[in-house]
Amino acid sequence: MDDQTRMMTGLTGLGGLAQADVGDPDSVRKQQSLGQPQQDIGDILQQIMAITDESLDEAQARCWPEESPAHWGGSDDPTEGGRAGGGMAGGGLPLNFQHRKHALNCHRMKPALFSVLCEIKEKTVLSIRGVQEEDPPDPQIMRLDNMLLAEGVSGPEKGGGSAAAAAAAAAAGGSPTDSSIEHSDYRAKLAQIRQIYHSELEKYEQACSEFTNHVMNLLREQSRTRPISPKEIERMVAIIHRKFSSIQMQLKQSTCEAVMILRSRFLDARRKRRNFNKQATEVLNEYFYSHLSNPYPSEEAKEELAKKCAITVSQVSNWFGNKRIRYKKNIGKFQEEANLYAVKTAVDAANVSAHASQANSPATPNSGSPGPYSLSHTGDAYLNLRSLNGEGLGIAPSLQPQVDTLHRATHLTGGYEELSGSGLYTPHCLDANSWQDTTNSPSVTSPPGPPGSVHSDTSN
DNA sequence: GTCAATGATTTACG
DNA sequence: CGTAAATCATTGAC
Repeated sequence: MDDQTRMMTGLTGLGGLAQADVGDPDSVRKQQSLGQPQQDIGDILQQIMAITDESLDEAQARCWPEESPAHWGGSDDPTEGGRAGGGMAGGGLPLNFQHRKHALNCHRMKPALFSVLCEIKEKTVLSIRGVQEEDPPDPQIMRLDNMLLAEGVSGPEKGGGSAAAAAAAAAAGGSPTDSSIEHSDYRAKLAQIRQIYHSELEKYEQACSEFTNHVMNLLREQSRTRPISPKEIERMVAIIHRKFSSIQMQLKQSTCEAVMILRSRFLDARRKRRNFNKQATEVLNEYFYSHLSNPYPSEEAKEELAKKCAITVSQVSNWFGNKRIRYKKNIGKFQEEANLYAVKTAVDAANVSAHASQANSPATPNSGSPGPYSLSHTGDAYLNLRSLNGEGLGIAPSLQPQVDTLHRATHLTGGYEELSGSGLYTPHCLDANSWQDTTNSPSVTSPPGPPGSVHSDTSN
């Protein structure tokens, strides 16, 4: 509150001025003509200065028994909120204090002195006025505001908040039901934060206006004794508001932090991992095992899979990444799964070929028009069927001839590798199965007979 | 509570 | 940028 000190120094200067007995020659003459010792002026000034030290309650409770000079250069508009406590009539204040005030105000030198002070103050305040700077909007607080608005903490009740949450939930992926559950949970917590934020904000604002009122009252009261311009009061109010807004910023900051924590807790997919539903896993596995020689779905295939599984493309990518590495690491472990999906694929293949022309040779697997990605790489399916055959898993009798034919075909071609070298394969795959060659051959822990690969005759 | 499964993230590489 | 590989973090069965 450097303004207060500035006012004080102003007054101190005045005090010195008065004590030096300079000032308006008229008033001095008046004083002398009234036969009052000049010492009086010093006393009065002393008392006036003492008033700046009075407490807020003292100022508010003070009662002015007589019509005092109008606020220095200001309006007397009672709606401005000044003198809120004026009706208290000094109840509870020490008598000697009230006496002092009263005496001061009744002092016959007061009006004259007051006008002198006003004049001097007017000159000094001119220099102050230029100093007053307009504080530009704080970028920090603007950022916080923006974030709070974006998160839906501030702003309209059901606006950006739910939208942001929905977007975040969508980004996090997961099944619709799951995300909606999390979404509502998130919304509830966010609403909690929002409520706390608003109630705190309200408290701050209330406290701010209360305090501002107090200070304004105090200054108004004091302005009857010492010169205080409305401009100064305004500046004081601005200072108070600045102080309070810095507190508000802290509130906003901690609210932002709370929202961030909430977000990471609720919307961070890693923390809130959800297993894909059975159907999605099935679709993905079907694709994986039917493209075992080249399990690298193209962008379009990924999109298609994502749509089918109600997950995001990146989740599809993640899934395939995980699947590839885990399959490669322990092929044996996935044998059963591979067989299972091989059967599925084979059944589908059988159904399709049953409906299509029988002219298709099994040895040319890529003939015909496959679906989006279903049957384009049947070579892998053959591969799995081979081992499946050897393990005596049930195969529909109607399929058996086909399987046999395929089986023969794989042997004739010296393995499935050649079968998968179709031009339909996207990026990687001219060298089929090269994706699992790079590292360890069949894992140590895996039972003998990884699908296809080196053990081309395990089926026998 | 343990542990395998699994989805996501990180890091490194071409 | 897409991928491999390692790792993290959670889920769900036991």
